[in-house]
Amino acid sequence: MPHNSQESFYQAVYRIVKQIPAGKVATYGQIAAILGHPRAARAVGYALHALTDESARIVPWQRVINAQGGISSKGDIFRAEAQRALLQREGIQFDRDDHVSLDAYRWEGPPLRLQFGLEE
DNA sequence: ATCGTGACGAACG
DNA sequence: CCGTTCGCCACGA
Repeated sequence: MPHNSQESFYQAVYRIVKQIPAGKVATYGQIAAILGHPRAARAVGYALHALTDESARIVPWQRVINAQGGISSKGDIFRAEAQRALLQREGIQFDRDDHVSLDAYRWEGPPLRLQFGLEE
């Protein structure tokens, strides 16, 4: 069933992020845009920040980075390094400034039929 | 109902 | 290529 009106924004974010394949990345703003809220990038970051260790196992949170191609986990160095390590394990290359090439790794987005929730 | 809070981002200088 | 400013928005206290 398509996402019902009960689905919270957070849940919608997780639903999309789960579709990002290994070896690809998406930006916070990109996820927000896919959900139809092009200006809710901050809320997307907040949603991923709210992930519990439990749900982090099924949501590939590490594949969401900022528009500059960098990792955004402010203040949490441990978390940031973990994210970088996970991405590198998936084949993502970082340049000397800890940035990845969005041109090379950006996920194109989910098929339209999924965006409209016609199937899942 | 209000209000503070960010794992954001575009626009400037 | 910085750092700053300002707008945005879902959430929870």
